[in-house]
Amino acid sequence: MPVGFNADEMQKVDEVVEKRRRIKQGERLFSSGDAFTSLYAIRTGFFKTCVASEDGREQVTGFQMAGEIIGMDGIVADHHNCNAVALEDAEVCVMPFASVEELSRELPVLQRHVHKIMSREIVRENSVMMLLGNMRAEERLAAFLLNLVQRLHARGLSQSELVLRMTREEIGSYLGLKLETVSRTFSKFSDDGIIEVKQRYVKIIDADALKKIFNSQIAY
Amino acid sequence: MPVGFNADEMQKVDEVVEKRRRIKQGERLFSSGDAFTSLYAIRTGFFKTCVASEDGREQVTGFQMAGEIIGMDGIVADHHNCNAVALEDAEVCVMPFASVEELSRELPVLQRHVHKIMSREIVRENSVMMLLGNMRAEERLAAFLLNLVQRLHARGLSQSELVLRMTREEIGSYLGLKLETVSRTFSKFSDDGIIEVKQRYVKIIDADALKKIFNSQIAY
DNA sequence: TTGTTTTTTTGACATGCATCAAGGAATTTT
DNA sequence: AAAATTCCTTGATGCATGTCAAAAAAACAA
Repeated sequence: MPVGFNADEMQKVDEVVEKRRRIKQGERLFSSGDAFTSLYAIRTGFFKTCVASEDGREQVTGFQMAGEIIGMDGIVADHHNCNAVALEDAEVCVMPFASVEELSRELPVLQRHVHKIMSREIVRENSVMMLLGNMRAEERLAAFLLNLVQRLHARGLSQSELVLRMTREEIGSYLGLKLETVSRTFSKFSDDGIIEVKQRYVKIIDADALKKIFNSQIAY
Repeated sequence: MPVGFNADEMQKVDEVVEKRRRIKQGERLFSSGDAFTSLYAIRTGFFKTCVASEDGREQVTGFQMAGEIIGMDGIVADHHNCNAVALEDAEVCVMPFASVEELSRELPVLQRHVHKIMSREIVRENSVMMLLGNMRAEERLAAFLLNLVQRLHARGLSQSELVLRMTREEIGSYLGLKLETVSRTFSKFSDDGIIEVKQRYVKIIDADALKKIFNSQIAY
């Protein structure tokens, strides 16, 4: 929740939260085609969102963690456009969108906050487009890891160690790579002494090297 | 502008438009880093939006035409995150975002409209991610052409003929392909009798074939 | 018109990642 | 604990697209 609320406003914002909902690992918070009613604030847990093409190919469009808002894809057509799957047991706050809109009309700070959240998602997707359109496998994985630790660190976790909540295949889907390529790239980073990997556990040894790869200052 | 306004509301919405601005072909409506003040409704002309990475690679993130709104990328950080370049002489309505927000608080229909526009952009970018992450060159170009004619047709133009406002390189940047690949794929579609191409002019001969390629019902 | 620049097309060749395959490690189920 | 399943790693090979190059066509400028 944003800063800039006084106590009274804060209470009103709290009242928008209709209830909480628990989602078990592997279950869906919502599916493509579901009627859109609410946005969801992730309290705990980790989600992926993904879209599927007609012939069954799946594209992971994002990974979301505690404190992030999902469901905005549903506003435009009153039904959801992607699936939101819990990658670990999770709990979300259900925020009926009609209430969010109503209160937004009363509280300009909330209104602005909602707009920023949606704008942030647009900007994030822009940078994923850059990643998918222009970067090579190593750059993509470096960008992915740096983004992940940065977000985890903002939540008080380590800057250098993380436990992936998703499979190589899901990482690959997000990055536009096959799972074998993801695995090989992890191994290469490990061989180069940039990271330590043991399955889902990753430790970043040389963050600068990762950043250089990301900015593709390739040293031939 | 959306339906659902009465005359009085319509007038208020009109008043949000501060002024109009003309942008010559090749000039920028806004640049990455510019202070964010306004959204822009395209009245006439055609734009591309693009982001650049530190090492200078450019990714076209979208092509926008009359009736579409650009600038929402700027909300989150109060400065723009991409460049908006006119691909032909254009005219836009400048809508100061503070006024949009103010009036949105008064008019729920406008509020909902603003939310839908942002949600639509999120959903569009999701499908671009699918395109960049999962599709092959022919599928990408087919999707691109179908999307373009569909939008042009919605504006009263032909369902089957169009004049591209962008170069092969810009198409390639949007689709995550090199310009040579775009050119070759155009030639292949032409050889297969699916389209006619003469430089920027494209005529769709067999829309069903394009749709099949897009859905990748490949007939080996 | 003529010259210059930009854009497009096409060919030859290179390469990064995908595909196919197999085995090993970890996790879940029985 | 054993069996089954899922996930991960690694090797061999292939292919779609990138790269390099050159020329043609179109657009623009002088």
